[in-house]
Amino acid sequence: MEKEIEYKNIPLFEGISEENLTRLLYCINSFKREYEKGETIILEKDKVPYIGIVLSGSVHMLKNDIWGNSTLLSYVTEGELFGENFAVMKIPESSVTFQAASHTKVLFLAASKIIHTCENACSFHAQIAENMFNLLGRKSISFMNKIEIMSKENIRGKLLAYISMLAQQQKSKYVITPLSRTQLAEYLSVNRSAMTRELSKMRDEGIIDFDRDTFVIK
Amino acid sequence: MEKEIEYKNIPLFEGISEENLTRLLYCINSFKREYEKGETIILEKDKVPYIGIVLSGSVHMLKNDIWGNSTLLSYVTEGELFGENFAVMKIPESSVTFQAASHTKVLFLAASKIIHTCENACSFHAQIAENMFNLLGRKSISFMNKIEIMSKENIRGKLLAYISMLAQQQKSKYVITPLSRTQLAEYLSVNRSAMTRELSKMRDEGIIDFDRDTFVIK
DNA sequence: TTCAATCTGTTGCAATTGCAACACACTAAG
DNA sequence: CTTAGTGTGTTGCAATTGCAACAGATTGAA
Repeated sequence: MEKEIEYKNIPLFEGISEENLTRLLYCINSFKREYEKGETIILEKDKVPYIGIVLSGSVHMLKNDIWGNSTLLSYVTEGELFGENFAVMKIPESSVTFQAASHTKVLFLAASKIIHTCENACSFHAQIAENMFNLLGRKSISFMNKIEIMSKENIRGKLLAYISMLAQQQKSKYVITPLSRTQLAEYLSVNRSAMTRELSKMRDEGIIDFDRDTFVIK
Repeated sequence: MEKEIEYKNIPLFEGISEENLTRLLYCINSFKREYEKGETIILEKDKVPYIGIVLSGSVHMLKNDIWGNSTLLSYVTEGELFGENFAVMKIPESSVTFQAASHTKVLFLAASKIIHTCENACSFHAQIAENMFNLLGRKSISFMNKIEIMSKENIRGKLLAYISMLAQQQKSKYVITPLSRTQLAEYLSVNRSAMTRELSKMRDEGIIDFDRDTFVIK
């Protein structure tokens, strides 16, 4: 759990040889930091000239409104990026809060070094830019998936859409959610007790089965 | 209404001189097409190696599920891009349908020419790549905004969040929505009649006022 | 203009959801 | 081990929403 992902397995670095990667990390000002569970990584309104890569643990993207309601917009796990949507903007200011969901290690890279062509004309710069385009597209698509889940007319529809999405990602009937019940309710924007009520009802009707964080659609 | 946006006002082309733009459009295989209201531009599962730029009219991004329910995921208007999230992927396949919401003119550009460095080493290639990064970030953020709107606990909250978002975009108290009532209900994923009921109630309570497609929060 | 098709607002009723309160797990710190 | 704090499942009740049916308004084509 505490083990970091190997750099060669990070999607942003795909297609870059290990020797070049060492040079790259030097060329792109990069640094590492660790966060405790619950610690804030980036606060709403913060300037974010850096792209974060989760080396271990996971990061939650949260939005708090004026009335104190908190929403879990999305979450990222090992190897994935966060803050990149803001970092690639002209004025890189975050409109959300990023928080460590567990003990988390993060590698930060200066976004400007990826967006702008390198003065040294590193051969691998083109590769990382291309990977970055890919990942920005992928991130948008994952947001679209969440919109699709939330667009379901009732709690049952949302749960089924969420579990189906996980099944597709995990390529298995048996899926594991990284979210607690309370967090899942916050993620789907439904009342927690109404959600557990619906889960029980769906199990009684034989539509799904679950044990703790593992779900199956039958 | 039928007039096309000028190329120099398209965000993707920002910072590129008009002479260079002519060369660019030649370098990047580009072509124009027109669509009738309601016509499908890109169907789910279609390959989309092209980025679309709306020159006039507007485009709706739709998702249809197995049971025939349709959701309006997002919409883009003059000068904005669509399909770019899929086009920048390694396997550029759309997971949604794009449809002309009115009579619409579209300029298509080959995404590969933007993502990969140009063989001719056009000086303005770096500029368009940078603009593309910006716009991909912006698109992600607009999806996050929609998630935030949909995360509101009831119809009233969703409507207020939507109108507030428009007010921020249009920098005015008086906002105009490009969506019909039926479309707005589909966009917010709520029942149409329940939505008009809530709108009336909010007007009665003096919270908002509206006339046709114009809204004010009081 | 005329007419059909679609959009819009309204309302009563049924279903779903949120709320609040509670008991019982589980977790982490002392 | 003990204990406080937090997460989870349950339930009755109230509020919100969806559904269906309808009438009037609006739109677009002939």
